[in-house]
Amino acid sequence: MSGPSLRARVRAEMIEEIKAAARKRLAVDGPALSLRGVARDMGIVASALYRYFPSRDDLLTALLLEGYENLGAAATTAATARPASDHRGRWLAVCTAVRDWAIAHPAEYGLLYGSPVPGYRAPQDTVAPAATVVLLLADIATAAALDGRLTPPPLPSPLPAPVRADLRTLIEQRPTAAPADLPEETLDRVFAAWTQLFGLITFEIFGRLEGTVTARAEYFDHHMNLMADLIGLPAQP
Amino acid sequence: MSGPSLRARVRAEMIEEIKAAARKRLAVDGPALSLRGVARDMGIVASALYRYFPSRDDLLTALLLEGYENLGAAATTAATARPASDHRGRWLAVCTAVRDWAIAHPAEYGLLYGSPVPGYRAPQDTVAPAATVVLLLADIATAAALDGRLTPPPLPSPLPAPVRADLRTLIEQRPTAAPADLPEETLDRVFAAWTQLFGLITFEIFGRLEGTVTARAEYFDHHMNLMADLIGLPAQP
DNA sequence: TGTACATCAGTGAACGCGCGTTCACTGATGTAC
DNA sequence: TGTACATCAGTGAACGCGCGTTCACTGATGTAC
Repeated sequence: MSGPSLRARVRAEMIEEIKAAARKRLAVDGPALSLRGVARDMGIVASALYRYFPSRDDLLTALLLEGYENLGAAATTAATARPASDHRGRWLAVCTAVRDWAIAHPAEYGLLYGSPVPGYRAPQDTVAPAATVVLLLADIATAAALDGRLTPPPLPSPLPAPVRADLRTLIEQRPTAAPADLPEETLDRVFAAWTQLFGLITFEIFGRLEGTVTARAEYFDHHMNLMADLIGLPAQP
Repeated sequence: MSGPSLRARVRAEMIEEIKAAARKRLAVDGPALSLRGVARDMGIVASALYRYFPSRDDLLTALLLEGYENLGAAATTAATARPASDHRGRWLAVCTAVRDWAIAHPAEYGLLYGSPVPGYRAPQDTVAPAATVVLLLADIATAAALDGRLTPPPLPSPLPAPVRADLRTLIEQRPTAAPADLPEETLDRVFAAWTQLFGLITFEIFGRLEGTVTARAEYFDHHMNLMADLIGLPAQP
């Protein structure tokens, strides 16, 4: 059992330490993250960071990627902690996990879901991990449909044809389930819920609820339930 | 008819020119707006700006305030351009006006609704103008209720007591109408729609819809209709 | 097991840059008599 | 109407600062024989 050499392991640890320090710095600098600040916090000279990251943008990219991964992992863990038959429970667990993560890591949340960093273009690798949460929500709705337990309320506005076409394309690209199991109408409402989820969290994290809503957790929970009602998830047992 | 002196008028024009140049700069620098950049674009020396704004933060505050005012004015104008009896028409007009403004001024939108600027604290004056849009939406719902034309669909999730209390407080603070005209349930759904409105626009402006939804305008319109259904606004004549 | 060499982490000085803000100044424009 | 003075817009140099990145370096740690 040779495994990675000592040097390689020390190096990997150092990379983790740098990312951890950078995540802390994010709270001070915002997305205008300063390499020298990170180095200062670590008691290291700024140029030493170049042994680990070729440039500031690469460090930012690593944080971005890891942020999506951590958030996705938190959501996935929360979902699978509940029985597969408890569709609404899973739904609420995912929503709550996202909110909890955002509250625990507000600066990182801002990096992921706030204004794009000026002069920084996110590479393609960030697209897939960014989709984890909405895919989870769609899977929960699909599972409920497969159980025959999805009863969405009728609403007067039908799907416009171009929107239906977009949704159809997305459904066909899905790897996990057969297209017939997820009607366009359901995915459409899942998207509405996804927007509501991140819209509400963004309002809360960025302080736009200040002075209006004080019962934040109850408010959030209630609105996530409202969206679950809209999708037609069964009430909790 | 003396009016403001020539000097005062020239001065006021100059302030407008600076704000216009700063708004353009916002697109390049993001919220890390640079005074020297603004001055450069104007063909002026940076220190000259101090005749008009005591500091960079004051310029930012002016832009923030004006942004809220312009957005609110666009929404108000759109609403009043339609007959007061066409509740859903007014509703959709407000939503569309907000989206159009955001698309036309993405950098300003980012300043208003994106991540908070690090190290900058918005003064109290920005609270009132920031509320214009949600108040408009609430007024439209109230008007429909007064006409006896509000028929919200029944949804299983009731209002939790602390949420109801928060909403009650807000309703009682409202200057425009009697509290009885706006039930808590309705305001709650107006808030959901408000979150949906800005959540969706934020997704679109910040590029989070890239590669998924292509029929942006139809998608937006459809989802604003969905929220209007949820509130119970009558279908358009 | 011991020696010779290669690898690589971290240092410290330096680069060129842009930033917000201050200050003494020069002219031009206004005001008072 | 003309002169004397006050006001104020804009200049340009300077301040102290922090930034990302480069580069030659020094030691320590690893590898090959």
